[in-house]
Amino acid sequence: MTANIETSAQNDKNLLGKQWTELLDRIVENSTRETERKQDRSRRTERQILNAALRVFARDGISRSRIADIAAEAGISTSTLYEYYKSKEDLAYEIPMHHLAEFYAKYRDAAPYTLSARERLVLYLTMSTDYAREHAEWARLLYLEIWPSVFVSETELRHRINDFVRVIHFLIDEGKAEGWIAADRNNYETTALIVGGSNQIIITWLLYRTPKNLTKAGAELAERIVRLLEMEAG
Amino acid sequence: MTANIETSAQNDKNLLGKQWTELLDRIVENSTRETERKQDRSRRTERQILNAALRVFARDGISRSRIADIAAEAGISTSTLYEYYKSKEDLAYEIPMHHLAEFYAKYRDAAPYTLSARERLVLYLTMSTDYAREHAEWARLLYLEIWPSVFVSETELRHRINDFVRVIHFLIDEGKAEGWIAADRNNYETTALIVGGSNQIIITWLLYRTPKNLTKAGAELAERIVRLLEMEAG
Amino acid sequence: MTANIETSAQNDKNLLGKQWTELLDRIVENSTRETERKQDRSRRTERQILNAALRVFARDGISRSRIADIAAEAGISTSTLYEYYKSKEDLAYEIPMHHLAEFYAKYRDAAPYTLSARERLVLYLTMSTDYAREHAEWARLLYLEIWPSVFVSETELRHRINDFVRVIHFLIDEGKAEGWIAADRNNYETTALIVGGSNQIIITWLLYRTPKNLTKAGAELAERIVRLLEMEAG
Amino acid sequence: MTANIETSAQNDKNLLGKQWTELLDRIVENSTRETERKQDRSRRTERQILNAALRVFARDGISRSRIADIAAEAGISTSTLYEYYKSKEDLAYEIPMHHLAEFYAKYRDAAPYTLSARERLVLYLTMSTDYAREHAEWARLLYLEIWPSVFVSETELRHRINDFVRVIHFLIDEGKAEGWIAADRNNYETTALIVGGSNQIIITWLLYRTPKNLTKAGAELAERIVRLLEMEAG
DNA sequence: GATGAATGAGCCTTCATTCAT
DNA sequence: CATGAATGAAGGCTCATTCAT
Repeated sequence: MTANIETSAQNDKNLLGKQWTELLDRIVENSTRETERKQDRSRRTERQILNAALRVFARDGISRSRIADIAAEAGISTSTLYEYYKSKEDLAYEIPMHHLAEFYAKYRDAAPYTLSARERLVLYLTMSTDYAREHAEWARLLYLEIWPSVFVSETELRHRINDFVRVIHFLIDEGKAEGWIAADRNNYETTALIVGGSNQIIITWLLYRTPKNLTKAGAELAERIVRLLEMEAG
Repeated sequence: MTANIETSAQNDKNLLGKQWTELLDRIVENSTRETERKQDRSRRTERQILNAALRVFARDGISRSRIADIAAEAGISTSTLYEYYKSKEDLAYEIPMHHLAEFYAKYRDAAPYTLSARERLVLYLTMSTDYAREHAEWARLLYLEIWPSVFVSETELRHRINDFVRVIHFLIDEGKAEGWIAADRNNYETTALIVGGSNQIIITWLLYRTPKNLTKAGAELAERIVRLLEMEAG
Repeated sequence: MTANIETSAQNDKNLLGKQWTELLDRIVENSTRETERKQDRSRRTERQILNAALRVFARDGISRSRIADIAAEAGISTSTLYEYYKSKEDLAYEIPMHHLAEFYAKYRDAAPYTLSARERLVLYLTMSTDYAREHAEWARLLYLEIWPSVFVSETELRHRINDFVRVIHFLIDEGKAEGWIAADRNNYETTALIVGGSNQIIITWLLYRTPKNLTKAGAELAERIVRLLEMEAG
Repeated sequence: MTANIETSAQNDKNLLGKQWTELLDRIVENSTRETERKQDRSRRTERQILNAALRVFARDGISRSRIADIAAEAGISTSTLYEYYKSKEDLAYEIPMHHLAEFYAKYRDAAPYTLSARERLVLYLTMSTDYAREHAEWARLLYLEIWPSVFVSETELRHRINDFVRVIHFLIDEGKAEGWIAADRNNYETTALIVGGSNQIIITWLLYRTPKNLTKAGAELAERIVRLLEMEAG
């Protein structure tokens, strides 16, 4: 009987593991855009545009940015830019997508199901703050413009951002299963605590460069949040 | 000796009480000042403009809003609007200020120093989520546009928003003095937890109207955060 | 009994007369746009724009015309032009409408039902060629750009141009009733002959300034067409 | 003397016959010449381009058509199109030319001088309406865009279109010689009647698909016009 | 011969703001 | 106080055309 229970638990674990892998694979896949350009020159130009746009958007804000500036920054003509992106909006969506895809891929590779949910959560928060630090311009765009924006409504991008929260939801469920998150706690509330706290220090850093060491602060906060939840669960 | 200690504590308490009152008074005064002038202008028209601007800003976003639309919404001509506000920017700042001032004033009146810091913190978070619910359009503006915006930089408004965090900082210090917040904890981190979590449920509500009952959710989250901190403090 | 018949004919005539008046009144009314501008300056500017647009359109053709040129020709700024017409297309439609309305009004006043259908038809063709001569730039636009254009499809303007043919249809019916148009002749064919012939000399004149005296040529052609039809009717 | 007269008439007739043949030959040759070159290029691709251009021009109108669309419609790249036609204008002229040449050639072969001028005129009008019906897209282009257009001025194409009228002029002169067209009638007027009427039913058909059977309507109208002229000539 | 890539030259349109009445 | 009218200053986007491979 004990064996049965263990087997059952084992099955559950395998099932969850499969779901976890599937979740991340799907997220990575959805956020990864197929680049259809073939020639090398073309691919190089596309990268130049992306980099330039990121710089300009982060500097001036999306709505104040002029595509002429982006093109100039990329060292190409305005019309060439339109060969790659059919509108300013189009470009403004591509930028965050690009990095989101990279982040998700990185995390997927770093967080196998062999780690506990607790470990995976801490890793998730740590990696996301660290990724923000490493790509500050992109983070500025995502956390201060895109994420809060009403205007992302019902776009592909919106779903990709929601994926970020979806991962945490999944981990909270696992955390409850593992017993270190109080089962009677509302998931939305817990999520708000985790995501809100994590984003808040990123935003504070983006605006004031405080704390100095974002990576360390992110890791510490992640650990602290998890401990608080553990305490709460008793 | 006990008397001395008590007296000292009493003094500290009085001192802190005085500082608390002064802090709130200053915050209220600063945020109110701007709004109080212009008594020569028609009060009614001014209110119409403010309401119209709020609606339009919340609907279209600040940068996409046109003052012609605001004027139309207010039922006046564009040129008349300029008699009241000398620029679009001017108007865009006035809106959040107006409500911030109201919120601060409300809170000041509701949170005398006779309440413990713990009570005042819970009240602060509860009232802010409730105020957001009551003024959803304004909240949309503040939480999704103004607050995260890079462009508020170094303006009067920026300071008024910082005041929001300042209050929490103050309360955290008091909480440490009262002993229910772990003294060795970094204030920034604790603030991130409190502000981030609180804002997060407001933002979630603004975007998805989840949770249904924001007031209740806000109150519960506030209580939960405080309990977590208490546990942590041992 | 004879009296009865006469009365009946009289009634028919009155009925047709009423229909004729109603037709023309409706045509004039439909083509006359209400100008809502009140101030004098505004009305003057509108007239300047209309004149300028006519000149530029006739000179460069509608699709090649730049509204900047039209504004310059009108002595106003480009943006002012947009205060009056919300797009280039809008303006391109207003021009022909304006003159069509004038022509229809002129003809209505000159062609009471006391004239025979024959007289009214000759007058119609004569006046339309003469109007074209008098407003050559407008005629260039109407006969060489608007009328044949595929793009007028299903617009208000299209209907107003169809009105031109509608009048002729009506007169052909009357002509048959009066007996000078063969009753067994297909109306479309007869219309093609009348409208086609009439337009053709206008077009030829517009392109080559031949014949020299369009008014005279128009009158002669009109008379000739009617005589041909009379002969045919025997 | 009779013989002399007859001989003279015979001579005249021969002379006119020679002129007629020369006229048509020249017209066919002039319109064909341009089309005959470029044998080095792929005949197939050229035809694809021509067909595609015709479709796109007829659909969108010349000025609104984009050569990128034409290339796409032809299934080739834009740059390849430029290997065949050095500009959009070039292409826009080639299209009508191509079919005009075909029509003129067809008519020449169908209208020998053994037919009377009356027969040749009826045939001319009948064939031209029928050709329009058979090549509706081309007709749309020619009758609604090219022919009335101011912009054809002084080009090769202009002359080819004028050829259309030239044939009618010639036939009117013959008709006067044959006695069935009143000698005292102004040729321009008569031409306007013939060309205008004929074109008008084509245009009406192009715009409204009325009459249903254009070929029949064209033939009937041609016959009717000729009869009217005969009556007039007494 | 075919084409992917790049671009210059324009043009339309928007909108915050001013000013005369 | 109110507003009708006017505008300067931009900025997004299009498209015919060229060129290197």
